[in-house]
Amino acid sequence: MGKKELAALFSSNPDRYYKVQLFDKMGFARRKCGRCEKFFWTLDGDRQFCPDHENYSFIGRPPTKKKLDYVGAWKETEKFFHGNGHSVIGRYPVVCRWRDDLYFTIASIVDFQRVVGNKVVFELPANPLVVPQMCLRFNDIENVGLSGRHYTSFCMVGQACNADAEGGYWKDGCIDLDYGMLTEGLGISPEEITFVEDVWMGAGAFGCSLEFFVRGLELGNAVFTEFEGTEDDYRVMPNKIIDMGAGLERFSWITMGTPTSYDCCFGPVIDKMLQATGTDRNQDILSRYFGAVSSKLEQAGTIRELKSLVAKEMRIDEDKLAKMVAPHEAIYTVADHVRTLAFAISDGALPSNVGGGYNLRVILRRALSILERLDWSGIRVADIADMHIDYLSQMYPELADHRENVRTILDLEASRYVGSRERMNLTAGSLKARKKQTELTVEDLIRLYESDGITPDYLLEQGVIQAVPSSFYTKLADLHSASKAAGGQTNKPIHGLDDIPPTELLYYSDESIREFEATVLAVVENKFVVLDRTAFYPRGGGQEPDTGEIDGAKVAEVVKQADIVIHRVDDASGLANGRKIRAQVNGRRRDLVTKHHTATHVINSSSRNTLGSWVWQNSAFKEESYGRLDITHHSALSKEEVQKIEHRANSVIRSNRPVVIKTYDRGEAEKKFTFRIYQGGVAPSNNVRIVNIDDWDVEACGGTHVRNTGEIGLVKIIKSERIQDGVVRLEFVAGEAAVNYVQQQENQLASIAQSLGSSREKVLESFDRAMDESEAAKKKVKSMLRVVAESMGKSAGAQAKKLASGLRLYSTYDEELDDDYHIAVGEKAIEIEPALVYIALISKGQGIRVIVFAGEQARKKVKAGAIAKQVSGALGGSGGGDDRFGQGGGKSKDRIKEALLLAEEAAR
RNA sequence: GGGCUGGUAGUUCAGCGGUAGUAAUGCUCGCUUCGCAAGCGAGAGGUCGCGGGUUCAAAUCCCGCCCAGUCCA
Repeated sequence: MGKKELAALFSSNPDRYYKVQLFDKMGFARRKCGRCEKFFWTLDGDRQFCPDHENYSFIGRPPTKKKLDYVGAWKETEKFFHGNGHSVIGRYPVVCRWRDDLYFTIASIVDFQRVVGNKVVFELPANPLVVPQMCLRFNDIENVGLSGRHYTSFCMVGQACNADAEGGYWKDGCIDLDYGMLTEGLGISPEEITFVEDVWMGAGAFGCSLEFFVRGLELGNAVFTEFEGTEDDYRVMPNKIIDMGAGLERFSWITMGTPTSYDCCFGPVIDKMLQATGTDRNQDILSRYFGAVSSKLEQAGTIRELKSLVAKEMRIDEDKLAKMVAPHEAIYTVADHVRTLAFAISDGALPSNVGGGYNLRVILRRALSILERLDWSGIRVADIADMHIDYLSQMYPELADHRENVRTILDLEASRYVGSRERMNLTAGSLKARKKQTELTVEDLIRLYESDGITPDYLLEQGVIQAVPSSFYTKLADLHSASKAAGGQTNKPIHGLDDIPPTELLYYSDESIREFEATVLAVVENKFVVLDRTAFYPRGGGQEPDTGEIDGAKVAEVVKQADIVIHRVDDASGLANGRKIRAQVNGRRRDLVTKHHTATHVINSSSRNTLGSWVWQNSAFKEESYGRLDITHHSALSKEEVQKIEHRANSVIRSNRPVVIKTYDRGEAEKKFTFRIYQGGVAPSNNVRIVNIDDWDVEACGGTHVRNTGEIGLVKIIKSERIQDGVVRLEFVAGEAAVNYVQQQENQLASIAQSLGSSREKVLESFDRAMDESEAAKKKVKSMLRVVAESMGKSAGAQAKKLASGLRLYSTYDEELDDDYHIAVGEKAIEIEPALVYIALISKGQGIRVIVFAGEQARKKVKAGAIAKQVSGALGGSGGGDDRFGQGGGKSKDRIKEALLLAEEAAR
């Protein structure tokens, strides 16, 4: 059963699914839309169609007396819901840290969804509640700024409650409130409101919903999440969820009736940008144009088609109209994109070419190219972000805290854009310069687009090509539909452990346990051992597992499968089922791994404090000999930055702060410590183990940790590298491993010093001198060779054997001098004596190298390349070259004599 | 995350199995010129991104990695 069938099913029983008390009380009548056959509820007796087929009649004549700007609309909403018993919750980050399957928060309900196993569960921090949730969506980018209502980020007013818990309400209560919000809150009269029947399907849950419209504009959608399971096999949820989402942008717009919703939702930003760019606001034409565009988008398909349609309707020349609206569209688009970036960067995201960061780079570059195209390059995106933050901090005060970070990242990315732009121009310029020689093929154009981001439109604009080939876009599309990603792999589970109770985890109850007694519960394949309790830490959270012994059997690997810890031993034949055993954990290893783990947390916060709030843990790994921490950061680290991070980390270690581990209810932990606890990823359970380094770092973590930071002793960052765009890897050593590392470095330095015949203090000086000397020696050899080649060439000519053919042959085997020498001498020799054939066999490494030169006269009879090939063949190799110069070689050193004889033979 | 392109003199690049390039530009020196712009001549400048492999021989071919760029999700 699909969405359509489900809708039909729900609508076939409206009393059960859709009719709420309000409809009866107020006399809303149910009608079937004359066009799309959807059902809707209205007080308007004349209404024939559902609002989907209606123009935006509020533009220019809003249905309210109140005029609410964006922040004003939220204040009104907040007041209404707070007055009606709702807790007002602060927005969640737009970067969705609490779900692995989403980069960004795409709807208000996402705030309260947690994935446990493969099921989505709802967790509300209050009941009922309302939240002004900023949401990011990148699926309609091309309409943003043009349609009047599309955004890459928007505020979804989320009204949510658990219907079956204390304080909860169900459909009647929800629609009463939403009706109240529209009428009392915004001041819309009841007969303006239409409710449309719909269904909503999400991850493993679904229900019916009522969308509400005013003058053609959808203001919100109240979803009644009632069933869980699939459409074909479902049951009523024990905790039904109300999920009403309404666009704050639309609340404001309906009261303002501006040509576009952008005009009323960006505070003073639009006006300031109009002013800064010197753009006129032709209120009348713009109102008519955008009014038509925003309400007709769905009927016309694309914006382009729509534009010509509207132009015709307005009886304005299409080009003239386009020219008039272009700067406004540009301002709207840029304002939108920069607002999205301000939120995303504030919440710790970075533009990059991987993951969600790519979307951010795309919109930033889009904004920059728009500014450039309209010759507004003087306007800095960082300044626009500032304006947004000034306005929005009335509603989202946390934005102001990140103002500097936002500016830093935007400026950095803008300068990167300028760089790549320059390259583009350069490439286009050089193409233009040589275009006469060859026409660019479609393949060339695709390569330029794919690898350099140079669009054919840009090349057209630059006059490099005369037209964009029609096959360009189809070929491009083919190319992309062809590539498809492969699936990931999972560890194969160990079977035969079905009825075993969860293992008691001694490494959590007391991390100091290194020896313990336990009972064997199962042995599988003579190597996998399960105990009733264990102090062995299993592989997880980037922490390597413990090793040790169970009754003498060596433990090589420890893993966790669901609630059971499985020890892999080399030979489990002594460990019968039910047997009591004694086990020892390798304490030295555990201590070092533990120190590296706590050090990871220390360095993570140290990096964030040093570099900026965008720093998050991307991944981490810790073992006995070292630890590795990947952080999100925009650039490679300088030596100074690394040292600063190291200094701070060590000062935290020296101050010996307590590390407190406590388990919290997940919601409580999120509330108390914010989402920064999810550095290592999302916690998969309802209880989270919080590792709290006093006044420094708080993370949800399942690993083992020291009790006080002082136990780490010392941390030394040994390497920092940029492993991909937006991710920097730090490798470090801690505790004893750090001491070992320092000693190793010292030994190395000492032996370098010794080799140089210097002391450790003067090793650099000595090294520089040695390098200079070797450089000078190389130069000397080169210049001497030039001098020597002349005389050696002459003497080679003089020594050469006279052959019957009139040619002269010089052949030699040389173990001392190298090929450079013989090339130089040979070249000279044939210059001096044109009848000469110069053959040198040179010992080189494992084999022999063959150099053959033939003088101008000699060339008439013999070919150097052929001789080289022949001689090399005798040496078990091969060779080649031209008539003048040939080279080759072989590996049979024992056949030098034969080769020399053959050489003489060949030269005859 | 996937694809593509590139990495050779200070810079921009050519070379794409056989001695690193009469390359452009910049640099140094000299000459021409009242001076400038410019011209002429000479010279210096290179671990061909790193590591493996194939080969007698790798900047060049193959594999892996790194860096930069770029497009797509």
